[in-house]
Amino acid sequence: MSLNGGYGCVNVHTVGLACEEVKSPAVTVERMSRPQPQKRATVHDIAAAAGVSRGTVSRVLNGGYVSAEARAAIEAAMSDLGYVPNNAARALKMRRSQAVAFVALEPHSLFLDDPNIGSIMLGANAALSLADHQMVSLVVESARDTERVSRYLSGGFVDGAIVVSARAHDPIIKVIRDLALPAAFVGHPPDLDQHIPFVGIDNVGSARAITEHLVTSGRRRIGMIAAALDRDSGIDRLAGFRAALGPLFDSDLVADVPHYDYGSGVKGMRDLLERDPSIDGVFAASDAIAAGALEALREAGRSVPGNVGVVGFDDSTWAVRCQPQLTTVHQPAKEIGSCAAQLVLRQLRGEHPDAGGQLLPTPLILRDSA
Amino acid sequence: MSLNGGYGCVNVHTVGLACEEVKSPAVTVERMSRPQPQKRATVHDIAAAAGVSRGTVSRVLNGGYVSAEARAAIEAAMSDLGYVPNNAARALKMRRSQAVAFVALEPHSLFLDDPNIGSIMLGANAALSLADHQMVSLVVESARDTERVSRYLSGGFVDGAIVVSARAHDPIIKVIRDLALPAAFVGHPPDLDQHIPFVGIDNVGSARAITEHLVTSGRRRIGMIAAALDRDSGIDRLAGFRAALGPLFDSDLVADVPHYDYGSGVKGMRDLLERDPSIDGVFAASDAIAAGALEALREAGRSVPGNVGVVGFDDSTWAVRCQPQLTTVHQPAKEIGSCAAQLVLRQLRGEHPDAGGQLLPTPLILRDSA
DNA sequence: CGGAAATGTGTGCACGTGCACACATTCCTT
DNA sequence: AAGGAATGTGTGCACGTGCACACATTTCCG
Repeated sequence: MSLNGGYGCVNVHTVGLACEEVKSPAVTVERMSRPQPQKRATVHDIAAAAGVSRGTVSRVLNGGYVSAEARAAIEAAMSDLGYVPNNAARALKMRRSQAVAFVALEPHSLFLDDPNIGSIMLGANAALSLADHQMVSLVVESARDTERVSRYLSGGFVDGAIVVSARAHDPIIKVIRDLALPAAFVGHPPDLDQHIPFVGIDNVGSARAITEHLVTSGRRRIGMIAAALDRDSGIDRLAGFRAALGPLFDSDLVADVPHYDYGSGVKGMRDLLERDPSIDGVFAASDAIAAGALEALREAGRSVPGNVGVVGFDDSTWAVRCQPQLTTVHQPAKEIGSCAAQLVLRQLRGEHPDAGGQLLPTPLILRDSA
Repeated sequence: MSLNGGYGCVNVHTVGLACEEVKSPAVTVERMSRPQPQKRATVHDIAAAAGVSRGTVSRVLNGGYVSAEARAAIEAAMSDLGYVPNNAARALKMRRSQAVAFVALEPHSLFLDDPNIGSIMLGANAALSLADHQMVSLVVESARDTERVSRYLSGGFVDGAIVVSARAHDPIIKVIRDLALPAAFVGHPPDLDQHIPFVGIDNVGSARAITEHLVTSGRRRIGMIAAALDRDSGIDRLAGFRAALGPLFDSDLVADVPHYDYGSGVKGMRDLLERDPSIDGVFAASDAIAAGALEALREAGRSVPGNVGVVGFDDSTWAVRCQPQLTTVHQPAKEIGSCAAQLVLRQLRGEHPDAGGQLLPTPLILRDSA
């Protein structure tokens, strides 16, 4: 959890007041006393001020026959009183909130090490925005969050949900199934229902293609730093790697690390170098891992790409920060987000989503590391 | 916008179907046809199934006298019918949604280059979660977003808001003032109202402290790569730099770049080297900028810290990825988020927020780059 | 033993909105 | 000229909930 565990650190400068401690759960769950939130103007107030009835006000808001003078009076009253329609009432009546949830599961490491989730979010937001829907993103880190978010999803505040980075047997899947909430997944946990659409990339094919690039450029002892083998993306990338190598595949040359992050890359590469110093090619399961691998290779005095070829996955900002810059698989994160949003919007329109998933193209990006 | 502009890129592998194009605004804003969303159980249904009245059901949910047998029957009915309370109705009646918005303004570059926003979000979520409130984060990138988010904030879906990275004269400030929405800002745009609380760090003091570190370690020609001079953070860091140098300050040695990102760091450092090759110390306004500066120094054949000392700001993941690792100012992002959440929760409890802002401590982190 | 307190339950209303319906006025068409 | 369309407006109801209130039954205590 600590941003700064273990580094030599000297506090020579401390400013201001520490913030009050977070209260204990027992206290904070109690109902808060309710100071009357300031009274806001309603359609009734507008109608009274403009000398018309509620219905007419409703018609200027939602369309219908309204005379020019009535419209003018109502618009004046609205701007005078600072009227804003009440979404909660509208959602209750219409059974529509015009909002879609973006649920990020266990985002801790994602936010810190994977720039993809930000791009996916922005892509989804842009698509929803065009359809005049509000994206609201919800973060799930604890069991407590799971329960609260489930309530939120089922409570009429959102019309649908985009779910990112679900693991197998994630409780949120059951919640969405039980509620029959229009949804789309980014990636697909293995136990996902057939009728829930998902969007993703062909991890197997892409991993295979980039591994083949290592083979055709003459590498012979090729290893992989595999990560997140409890997720479909991790499993599939390993499968593609294996398929590409065929008889050359050697399970001794696969290092298994938990996360897609830089630190894991350093450890994984050190591990591989120890197992077989003659290694001359590495497929890292993410760009962050590849960056870590470069660091470990530098430590070991190996040159890249001269001595060892390294390829990554994601085409994230890591790829161009490294020295040398990474050859990698481009992951169209923004498009993935936008596509997931489309899948949800289509269901909200009443259309049946295509069974199964949408796979987006993943061009290879050739740079300097292999 | 493009993740991959300008690199040599070969598409050797294309899988699946491209996702349908985003529809044009004119079409998508129209009301969607409304397929009846599946009917969900209400308190009425539960009451009927359990053979009691709505009031009794309400009492098992919200507390009150209920006999053991009635309670049992109702709980059985609730789990049979899969009852979930309707938040929209509850929010309408109670004028409380138990949700707080986390508004990220212009997050494009933040998500891609600044790991802080993720940590701030997670800190806020943790604090709100303990108080049984749902954090919903909203992204504002376009004028269209501004308008929609304003409606959302005022529509009764949230009880308060945390606002991150507002610029001066940001329209969202006016919206919050007009609505009198309980709010807290992270950082403070110069035109923020006195009575709206904010949380942040002492940018002036921290910048001054880290610049003094350069001075005391013997650097004499010290420059700065200043960024985001339209935000308080950018202005204040420059002010602290200036104050620390006193008579040594030379405005020729300040490069001005728009964003806190890596690319800006590369450009800024090249610029400084050109202006004065004898430069021997650099304060970069962020770690990402410092990382870019290291790259530019490497290009120019300068050694760090031998030839030039470099210090950053943020203590983000950038700091430990660089070679050498960065000496920098630790920004307590998680605590900032949690503190902002507390400020909002306190207002929801009816307490008056302390006037002005909370400043959190920012220890100096000494590593290898200076 | 009679009234007050404690325990348990049902009913009506309000939250703010959108829409169906009823009604009023003007205009066009056969 | 008469009847139907087009235009404009007001009223009642429902969405699902929480709470105030009225009412019923039991228990307690002077």
